[in-house]
Amino acid sequence: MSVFKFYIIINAMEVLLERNKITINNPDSFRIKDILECGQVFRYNIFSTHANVLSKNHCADIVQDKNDIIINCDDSDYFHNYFDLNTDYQAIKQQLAVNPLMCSAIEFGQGIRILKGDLFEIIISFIISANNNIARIKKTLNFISEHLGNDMGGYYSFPDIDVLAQADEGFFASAGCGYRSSYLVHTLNILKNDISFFDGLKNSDTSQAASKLMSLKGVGEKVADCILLFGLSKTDVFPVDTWINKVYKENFEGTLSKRKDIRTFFIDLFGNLSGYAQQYLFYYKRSNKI
DNA sequence: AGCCAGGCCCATT
DNA sequence: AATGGGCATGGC
Repeated sequence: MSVFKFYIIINAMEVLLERNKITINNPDSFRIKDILECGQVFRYNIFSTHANVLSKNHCADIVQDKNDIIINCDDSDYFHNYFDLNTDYQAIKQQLAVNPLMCSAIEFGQGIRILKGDLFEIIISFIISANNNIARIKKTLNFISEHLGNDMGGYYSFPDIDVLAQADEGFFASAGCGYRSSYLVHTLNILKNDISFFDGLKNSDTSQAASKLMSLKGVGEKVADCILLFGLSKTDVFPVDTWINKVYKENFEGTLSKRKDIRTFFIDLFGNLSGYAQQYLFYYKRSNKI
């Protein structure tokens, strides 16, 4: 017998913004491990007492102390947005708790937040992610940043588009990009010569933006969905990768075989909250607990 | 050792 | 429009 768990909405989160520090009292859904390890970000480190995460040319150090979160960073406005601190995750989780599996996934990943990553960094990161594993994606992105990013004093920024577009296939190969190296060179050449591409994406609805993204070499439907979710904050998407494929077959006992159809199945189920649902399910499945 | 990983490209049908 | 082979490379 399964017991449904429902979440009571308690919106007592207090956020204090200072120039280089964010203090959150009674955080609504914020757990460092869940946020950083759910597969949406690759440049981070988790230590025993704290963690840090890099985005674009920014760096944040995060400490969790019981009911308080303290974020020391170079730009608190950037990270207030980055950590999506205006969104009520309790309400989202309550709406997504439609069956026992979702309840379990939400409980397991209760501290997840969907980060608002830098669009350019997200595009490059998820082209590299295709048919790859997270440990290697992390190494590759760190290599690229440490070789072509700016030394920010203690960490390296993600390279600017002009710098990265100068790199050749050999560089990306040496970074471990494999056969994706040629995709990157091709896509970077497009992006560097069309800076309006980014504004075009930001001013498009989900399906229009998806079409623009899939015109880039190395971006198919799944990678596009990840860029839409993590780089453009579109939550009416559902990236179907090999893990979600397993969730569908093993835990939803579905009979569809094409990823596009599985995507539609989940979007019909979760609507505008599909992106959040996907993260809870992905993180739960990868934990090997189901 | 051998399968797998946040799939995509491209030729063929 | 749909299908399927090929693909760099390291993690586990």
